[in-house]
Amino acid sequence: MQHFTHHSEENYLKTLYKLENGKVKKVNNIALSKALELNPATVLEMVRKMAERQLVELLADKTIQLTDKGRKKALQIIRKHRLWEVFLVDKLNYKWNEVHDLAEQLEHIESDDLIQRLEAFLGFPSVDPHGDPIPDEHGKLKKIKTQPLSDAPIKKKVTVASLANSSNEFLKYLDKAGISIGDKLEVLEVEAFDGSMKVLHKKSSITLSNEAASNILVVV
Amino acid sequence: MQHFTHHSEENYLKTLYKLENGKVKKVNNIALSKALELNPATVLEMVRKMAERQLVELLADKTIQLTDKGRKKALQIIRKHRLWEVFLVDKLNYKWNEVHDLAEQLEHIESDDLIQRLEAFLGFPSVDPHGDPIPDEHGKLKKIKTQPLSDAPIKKKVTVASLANSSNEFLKYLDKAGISIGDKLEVLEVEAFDGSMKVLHKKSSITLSNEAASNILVVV
DNA sequence: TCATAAAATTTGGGATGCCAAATAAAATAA
DNA sequence: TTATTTTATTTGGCATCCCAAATTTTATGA
Repeated sequence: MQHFTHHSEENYLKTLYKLENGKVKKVNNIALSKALELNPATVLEMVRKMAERQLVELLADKTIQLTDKGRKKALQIIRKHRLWEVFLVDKLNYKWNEVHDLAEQLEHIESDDLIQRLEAFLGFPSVDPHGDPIPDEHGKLKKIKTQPLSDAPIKKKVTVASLANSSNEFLKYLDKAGISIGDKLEVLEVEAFDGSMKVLHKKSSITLSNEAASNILVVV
Repeated sequence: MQHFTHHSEENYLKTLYKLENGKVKKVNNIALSKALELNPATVLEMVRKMAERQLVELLADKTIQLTDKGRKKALQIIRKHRLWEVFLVDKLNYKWNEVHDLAEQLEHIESDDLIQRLEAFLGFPSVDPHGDPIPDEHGKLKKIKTQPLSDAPIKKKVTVASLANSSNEFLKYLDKAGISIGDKLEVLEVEAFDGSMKVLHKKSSITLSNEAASNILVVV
């Protein structure tokens, strides 16, 4: 019977990848600890082990950085996570804001073959239910040029591509508003005072705060 | 991020259940150790912990026995295992002899809701790809009255229901012979000398050893 | 019954991951 | 520059599962 070897390591890799590709440039021990919700002592210990395994580098200024090898591994996990999310939403009818924790478990299943078959079964989706692109089997990631809805041109039809914020609160907010990835929107009017906007959505006009609009990423 | 707490325990429960419901009546430490491929010291330690958790009982004669609580848990795991096997075969086109190790991983995913949805998605199958019945959500198991093909009446059409032996060798053997769960068979002739038999299968006559025939379970 | 084989148990470790609390080092503010 | 805060690191431990090598108990056969 088999163990989930380096199951934790996978969480470190994924989290590190997300931090490096998020707002933060330099990831230090504290930042990683907070993101993983683990004790800094724990994280330091693990990071050192991962450095031995050539998955991360500890720079002179204490920055923790993924190596190419580590980044590749991280992308494999993200690939698995996102494909399982598609499965959960498309096949098991979960809502997009319900799938994260389950995908978190499923992403650790070890089998490249399984993932290839799953991908084919799902019809080679290019994005997950949150609109985030799914890396290919080599870890390549297609980037989609998106912009916040708050910056979108007025009176142009745009499509919801992904979200800048995947917090549960925001996902629920969008769910209540009925907004999903792939929906068409059109900015009707922007309020100069607070940046809130009137937006056409499914033939009706809704109002979004600047906060909400800046977290909805769209393609023109 | 979440741990697979008591992941091992689930393997103990499942293995114990299978031993108790197999040929062996009394399961001792050695038998369980062998089945789990673990050191007896390890198994003893774990069994004692599981006894504290009321999952097993250690009888006076050293027999290890599942409690009702333990059996219920074991059946939940078997349920998950078998449903995932159906998924792998029906949806991802795996062969029935390829799915065991993957299902072994998937069965540890923690979510009752996921399993219910998976079951619905698969169309509420009653048996797994090996013909073994899938326990319902309460752990109830429909028993099918099967008999070894070697005991089947002559010149009666019977249906392959399950296998008494799920070893990889046997599964491959059946795969080569083209015999699957649900296939119709008819015993044409039994050789008194060695118990081998001529069997009608898909309009052609094949010969099976007594060894093979006694591991193929059929319903009349 | 007595020797021997088999099974059960004890003992001392190991690896992985985790934590709290103490200390050291570095960065920031006054 | 010194005091304060933040970050990094060390230390000692804990829980879960696992092992090998005794040792003790129990069974079995002669």
